[in-house]
Amino acid sequence: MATPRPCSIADALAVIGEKYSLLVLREVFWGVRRFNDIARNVGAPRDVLTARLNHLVAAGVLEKTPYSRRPLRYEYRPTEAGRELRGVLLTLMAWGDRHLSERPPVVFEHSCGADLEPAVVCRCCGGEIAPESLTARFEVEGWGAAGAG
Amino acid sequence: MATPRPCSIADALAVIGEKYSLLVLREVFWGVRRFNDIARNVGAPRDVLTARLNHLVAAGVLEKTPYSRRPLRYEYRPTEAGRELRGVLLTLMAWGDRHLSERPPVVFEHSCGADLEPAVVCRCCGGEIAPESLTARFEVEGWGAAGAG
DNA sequence: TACCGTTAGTTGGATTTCCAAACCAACCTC
DNA sequence: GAGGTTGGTTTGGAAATCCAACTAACGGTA
Repeated sequence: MATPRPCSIADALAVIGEKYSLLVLREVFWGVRRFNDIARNVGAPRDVLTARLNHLVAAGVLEKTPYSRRPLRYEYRPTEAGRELRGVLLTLMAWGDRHLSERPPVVFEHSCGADLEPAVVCRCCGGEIAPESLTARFEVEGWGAAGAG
Repeated sequence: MATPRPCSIADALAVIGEKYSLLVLREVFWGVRRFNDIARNVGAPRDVLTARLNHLVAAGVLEKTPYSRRPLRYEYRPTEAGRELRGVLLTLMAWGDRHLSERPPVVFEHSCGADLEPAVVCRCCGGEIAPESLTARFEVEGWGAAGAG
């Protein structure tokens, strides 16, 4: 078995796992949509940013639409698939807040009045997802594993 | 303003954003804890895996404990902080399943009986987190932005 | 028309990272 | 004691990244 494990996490990371990709998405969520602004806020070299934007557009995470012709200039917006990555960013941000920062650089207040603390739950029953509450079903031969803990 | 945006997502990615880091964590969650096994399942070069494991241990995401002395051999397990990244992986996996794969390589069955579809909700009220339901509060000067969409 | 500034890249060259294969020490099995 | 296993480290070359400077296409102004 020399091939790596078939896995949607790996597939997802092939799309948004390169350096700066998620930070680009973060900026786009913040409403920052132009090349120079994204470059500055993300801190990415311009050539790398060009590559990332193209990759994300090709993967259907962002779409570029002209905001000016003459000169032709594009802005970048999230697609529906891109918008669905918001949960990943929120979860990641919460983890960073919790484990890596003295006090969070940004706090979101939810409409319910509380400072947002995101939780990942089962959409069906709304319950938290404990490791023991999951049973894995493998759709590919030979990749069962010890636990899911 | 030449500095990039202060942000917990960026901080988090500095810890788990390098190539293979999240896949290593995935393996560890699957119960795969030894160097050779992780290397094979992740598909990472051995020297890179060495670097990643050391980094993750130094960051407090993994801990290495000896499973044999003579010869001294370590295995890698998630710390509490590491375990709290499960939500990130589940959310990422769901996104990959949804947008990148014909049929998911792995399906989790939740204890409620349904095939797991993770949702990111507000821990306080349990409600879904629509973009409009959030108000950003900036704890750092000069980093307000257009929207949170 | 000449000159300046803005925007969105592109280019060239140094640096860093990545990778595959080989190597190694310390065991264990036969 | 020959061969295999485990958990790495070393090596040399390929690829990606970084950074500064450059370009192209405009728009403003004077």
